[in-house]
Amino acid sequence: MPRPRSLTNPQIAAAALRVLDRDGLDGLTMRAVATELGMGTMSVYRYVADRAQLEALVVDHVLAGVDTTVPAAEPRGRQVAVLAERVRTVVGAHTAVVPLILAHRHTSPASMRWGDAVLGVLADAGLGPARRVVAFRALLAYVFGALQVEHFSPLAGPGTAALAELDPADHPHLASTAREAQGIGPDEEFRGGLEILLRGLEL
Amino acid sequence: MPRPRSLTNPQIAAAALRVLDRDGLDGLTMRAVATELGMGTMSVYRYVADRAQLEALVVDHVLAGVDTTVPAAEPRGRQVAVLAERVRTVVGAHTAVVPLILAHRHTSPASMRWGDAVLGVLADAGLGPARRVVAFRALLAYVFGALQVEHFSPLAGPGTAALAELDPADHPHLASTAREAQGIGPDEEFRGGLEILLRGLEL
DNA sequence: CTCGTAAGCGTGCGACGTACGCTTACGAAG
DNA sequence: CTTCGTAAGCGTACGTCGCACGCTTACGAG
Repeated sequence: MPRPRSLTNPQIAAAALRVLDRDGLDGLTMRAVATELGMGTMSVYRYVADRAQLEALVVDHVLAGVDTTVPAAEPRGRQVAVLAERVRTVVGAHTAVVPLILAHRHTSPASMRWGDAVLGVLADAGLGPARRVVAFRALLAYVFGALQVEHFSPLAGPGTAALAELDPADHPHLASTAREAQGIGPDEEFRGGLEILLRGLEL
Repeated sequence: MPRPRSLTNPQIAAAALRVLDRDGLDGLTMRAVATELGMGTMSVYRYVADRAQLEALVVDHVLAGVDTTVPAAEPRGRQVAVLAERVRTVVGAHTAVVPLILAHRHTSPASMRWGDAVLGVLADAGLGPARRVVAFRALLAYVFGALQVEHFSPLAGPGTAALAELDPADHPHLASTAREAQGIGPDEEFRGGLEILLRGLEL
């Protein structure tokens, strides 16, 4: 009966994501999102309760881009690996959301769908309930931890270079290993770590 | 010759940590820290360049509490596990710093000492440079990822309870596994995940 | 055409980080 | 004991943030 809504949640999330990609996390303000939407600042509050909910919307929007269908022909280990790598690919296209993801992951429906898919594979693999919980949370910790580590201190970045220049007397192993590290790409790093975890899971 | 400094870095970090423990991350403001130190707000800027540096100071102060000596009598796997568990114990006593740690970990001397110790064990275990890099970063991702996951959505918390109430038709595996999950304590969870990773490392 | 409802927004408030420049305490030099 | 250069310490002020509040306005059912 009254005036209809002009915006959907995905439209708001997409606008916020555009701001995030363009101006970074610091640039993500209610005012900037409103401008991106062509509205006044306070109009955004017709659609979200507060900034936290806006962030949650963005996180869910990004994670909704993850394909959660399980590749049936693959062995269990590969199925889990594929699901994990899809998250990384999607998030990698919007690196500024990384810090927001862990804060809001647990309220995101898309994240739950992904979790359900992963747990399904673990169940099919024959893991009992208790082992499934631990394995799933370990996977969660690794995937989102790796995203953060890669975001804040990429192997190819200046942090590693600085480590390489360290006095070997103070940090013998760190200095020498850092020199080796710059030759390893982010894909290789993520997959390598994932392989270790999956081997430990014995899938 | 001029007026001497009245504060050391550890004193500032300790004051900020007290604020953080008492009022949480939102309560950590330059004004609050200044009050805690019994000074005017702007006086704090004689000791830190900006808020980011204050945060870095806190992170390093917390991580400095981690004992990085390697227990010589233990097997390699246990040595790594002990180093990882010490981080978790120390950080667990100040849960509000968790979000700050990943952002500033790579600028912290204490963190570097810890990294050097871990890499030393990995080298002693006979891992070549490339494998060492991947193993180390995987460990980093797991340890700090697990801290964040535990902080934002603890297994015993309301998030898991909410998952357990989910419609099993939508999320069959998530719903049933969540019911199992509440019986698992944080220690068991962290160690279980760590065991998986270490088994994959074949130390 | 009327009118109830909610969309949209202008203004304003309190809190934040911090730039700037003044005042003041210290301790070495005389 | 006095002087004085230096940096400690701080008061004020600015721009920006999230957001509370209440007004205006567009819509669509009757």
